[in-house]
Amino acid sequence: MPDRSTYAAAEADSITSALDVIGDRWSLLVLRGVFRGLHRFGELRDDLGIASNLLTTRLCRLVDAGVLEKVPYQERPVRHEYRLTAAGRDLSPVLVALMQWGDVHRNQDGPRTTLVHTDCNAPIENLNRCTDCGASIDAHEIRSAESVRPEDT
Amino acid sequence: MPDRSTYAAAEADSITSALDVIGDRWSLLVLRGVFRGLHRFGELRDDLGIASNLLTTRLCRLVDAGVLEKVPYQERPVRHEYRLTAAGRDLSPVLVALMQWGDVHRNQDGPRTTLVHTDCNAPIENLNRCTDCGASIDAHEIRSAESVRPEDT
DNA sequence: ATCAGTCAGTTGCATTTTGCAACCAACCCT
DNA sequence: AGGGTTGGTTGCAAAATGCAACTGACTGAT
Repeated sequence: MPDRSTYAAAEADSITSALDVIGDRWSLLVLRGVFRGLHRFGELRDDLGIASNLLTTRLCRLVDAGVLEKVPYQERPVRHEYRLTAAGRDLSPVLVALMQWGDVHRNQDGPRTTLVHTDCNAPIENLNRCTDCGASIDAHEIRSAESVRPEDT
Repeated sequence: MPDRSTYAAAEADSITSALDVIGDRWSLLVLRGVFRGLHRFGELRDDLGIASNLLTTRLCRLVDAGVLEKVPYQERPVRHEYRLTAAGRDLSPVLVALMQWGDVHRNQDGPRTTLVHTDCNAPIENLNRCTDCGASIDAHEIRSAESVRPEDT
């Protein structure tokens, strides 16, 4: 019988609903482009190499989800660009966590990515942290609030 | 002309290669299951509602990628279960970041997820942190090490 | 020794999503 | 009038996914 008490039965819905928005092959790459400063249709299409019909559907989906917003940058003809909303900016930990994992585990021969804090010029890391003791937390120090015993994993 | 100087041109390869492993509809959900303590084929299939042919291909891919490993739990017939490798455990920030985002932005009426630190019983958060000053970092305080100016986003 | 049941898949086929290339519409500039 | 730029749409082929039925290796009960 499975031990579902550890590491959150409840997380199901949050992760699933997050993946409903960004859980396909392109959405996170589109968002990465916007984070990097690409805001227009053609910029994103050329940078990602995505087919334009797919970019259209992805941008619409992300706008509908409240992650991006269309803002006009000219009239006649009306042209829009795509910018992050607050919800979109809140996805930065996801991108940084993915990037960090890829750096360490998948891209060992390629160039290391270095994102830095604008204030300090020091590298950024992504981690899980305890809101009480402030310690950074490894996978096996996590459990769901409902459970009592940690699991060996 | 796009301003690609901000937020990392170099991150492309790391994020893309990470998404090569976990960038489809099911892989992260499979990993979430394993984090939750589901280690066997049937447990994962029943919990996720995934078709068994897809679960087969996902598990094989994750094993090939070094994220999961097959360990035999019985002989006659040989049966394996799937466990996280160190690389797999290192994906926990990605799952926690996604979960946290889903909690805040997608799942506002559903039950809140509460993952806690085993030592403290206090909730866990995921964030980007400066390795120098230790401050948690918001999206617009990030830039690529190659660039000089931050961008307005 | 046969029979039902479990577990971990495999196979075949329908449906959905993605990828590619060509085309379109509004506008500008010469 | 003709060409260029931007931001798409359309049609069709290819690939991924979903569903349901089936298999193979075993166990344990009759």
